[in-house]
Amino acid sequence: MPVKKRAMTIQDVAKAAGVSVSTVSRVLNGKVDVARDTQERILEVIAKLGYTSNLAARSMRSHRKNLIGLVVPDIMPYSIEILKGVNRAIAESKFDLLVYTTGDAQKNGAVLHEQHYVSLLSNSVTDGVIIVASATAEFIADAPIVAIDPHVINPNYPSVQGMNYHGALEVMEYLFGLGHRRIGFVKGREGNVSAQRRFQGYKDALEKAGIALDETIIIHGDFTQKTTYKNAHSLLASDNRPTAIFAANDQSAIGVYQAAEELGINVPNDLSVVGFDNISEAKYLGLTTVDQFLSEMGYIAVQMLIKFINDEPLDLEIHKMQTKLVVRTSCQRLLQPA
Amino acid sequence: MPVKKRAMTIQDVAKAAGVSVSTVSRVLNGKVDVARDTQERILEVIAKLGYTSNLAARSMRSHRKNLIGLVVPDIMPYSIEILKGVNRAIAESKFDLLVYTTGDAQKNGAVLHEQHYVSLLSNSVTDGVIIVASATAEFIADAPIVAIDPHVINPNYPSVQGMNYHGALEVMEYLFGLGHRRIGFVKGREGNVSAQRRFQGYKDALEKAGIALDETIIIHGDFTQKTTYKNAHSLLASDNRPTAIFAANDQSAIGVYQAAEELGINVPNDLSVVGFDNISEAKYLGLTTVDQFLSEMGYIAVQMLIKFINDEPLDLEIHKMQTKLVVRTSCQRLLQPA
DNA sequence: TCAATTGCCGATAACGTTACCGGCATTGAT
DNA sequence: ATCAATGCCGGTAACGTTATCGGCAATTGA
Repeated sequence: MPVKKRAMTIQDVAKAAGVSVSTVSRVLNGKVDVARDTQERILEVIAKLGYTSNLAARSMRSHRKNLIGLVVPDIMPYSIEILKGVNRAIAESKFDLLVYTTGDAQKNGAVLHEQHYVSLLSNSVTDGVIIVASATAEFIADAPIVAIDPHVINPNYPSVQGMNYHGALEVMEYLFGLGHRRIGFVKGREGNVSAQRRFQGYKDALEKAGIALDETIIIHGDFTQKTTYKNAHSLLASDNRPTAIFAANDQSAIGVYQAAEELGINVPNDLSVVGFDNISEAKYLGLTTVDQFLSEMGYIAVQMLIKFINDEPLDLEIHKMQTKLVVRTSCQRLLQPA
Repeated sequence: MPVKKRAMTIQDVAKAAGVSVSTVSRVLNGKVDVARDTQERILEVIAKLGYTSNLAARSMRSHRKNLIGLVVPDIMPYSIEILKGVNRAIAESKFDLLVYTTGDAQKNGAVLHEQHYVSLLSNSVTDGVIIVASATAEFIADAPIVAIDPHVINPNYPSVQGMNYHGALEVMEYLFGLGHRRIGFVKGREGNVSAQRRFQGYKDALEKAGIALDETIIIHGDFTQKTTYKNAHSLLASDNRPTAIFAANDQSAIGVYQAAEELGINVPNDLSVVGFDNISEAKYLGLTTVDQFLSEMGYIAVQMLIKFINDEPLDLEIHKMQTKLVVRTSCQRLLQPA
């Protein structure tokens, strides 16, 4: 029942149209050097045979593939937001999109893996690659690379970055404004530059406000809901519980929600919570968070990459994305200062 | 600043290792016919040079690419659920995944587009293709194809399908059990077989319960939130408003929520709402819906495809997926029958 | 000791496409 | 009328890889 038909080749088309493969190729690539009626005849044959050119063969010979590769660590809300923006920009361009997930990027081989996928795409089948949350500072690639939210200090490729430090300051100011003084923090993944910048903003804001850093209300996390849930549990259950928690990303904030709910702690009445990213779930949860316009980052990255591919100059090697505090219902003014 | 280094080829590796390209190729493909120490030497060189084989060239010559293509119409909650399951199965296999979005599939050229993308992937770069929500009954392809939730009657490829009719019956029984008699319906996209089956279940359940079909409480939709929102508005504002609405998918149900909220109609107190799909947002919204295990469908489709690729027999040409009603808080017992 | 087998490896031909070159007509310029 | 320019098209060589064949040396078997 299931069919495997042999696909047409350019040879089949040429034979059926009574011309050479060169001529068919010219038609396929919109070259001018071909008579009007032969062009039409060839196009007819192509339509009739249902011919589609072989991507692999084309990619190997030619250097224009009209294809952009996207390498994301995993299918998670964060990646999905970016993907939406990327998709939007792709739809407006003449390029198509190929998405590659590297799977479990937390493994040791993460760095190696990224290079592997980038090579796989850039050396062959795509005109350029966008890499999300890259942990590699230097890539070897035949094609241009643009990174979104790179997790290394000085990458050798252009990138779109969020203003993590600034966003964190915004959050802290907001919480201070509500009267909070004992503010806990859920850290992001170890070694992740964005996570470090958010943490730095947290610490600097405390210092500026004259509040001593309290290590006991800092929760270790890795950007996942599960880890935060596990690690937040004991702190929330203790007398030591802060009045507010700033989580390094929304998924961690959801982990805090989960732990709080299990302990009968009401958000926001008993505990204020702020996240980071503004993933689509945040809206439904009423989670106050920092929008770093992930979708927009994807959109801009595609535009940068296309310029790059066309050898046009980039305005900026590093595009800094604005952040914006989105106030919802997960925080409350502290009535009686602790 | 941005770098474009030339990628290594198998020739470079061969030269550096002092062997022929044939030998390098043998090592790359794990052939036995190579001496222990030369193999190690070559592997060292590969690691040192950071060589990755050219996908296009490899695909063209060989017929094993260890790559599976996934063609989805768009980045939307529905696709994302499927993608999660696909990704899980991929992670357990030796295959990698390449995702292709066809973009705006509602356009007229949709059918043509699907064939285009399938050809693009199957003729060349992948070992097999999974197509989601396909509107094409027959594909020409060099590689095996498996469909998820195909929207045509008799496709010439194996598929994983939801039990749409059965799921709709479950919903109706549940609403009847709560005392509802005037139940509205939001239709899915025109011509979509899954949507039609759900609608058929709705109609048959009504008939069996001895309730006449009321066309005035049937809302046209296309599976998107926006369209449903627009079309639901006038019905919900009128005296004619039903006591419950069954939406053909969750996104449509969200559209109903949106319209209701704007009109000050409380869900579930003034209006019960049920969806279909159980996308991740449904949990946060408290939306009662039919879980058709989209993620699981993706998982199974990959397994089917891999069997297919390996020329192993398939147990089933059509894998029917169970459905399960997930009761949340969007429905309420009707106290005073209308 | 000699033939047969085995282990290991290199040379060569494809895969389907496009870039490049060149060649035949036809047209235009002087 | 002659030569150059142009329009149109075919032939050939690459792109980087793997499949296939064949060949040399080393090992085995009788």
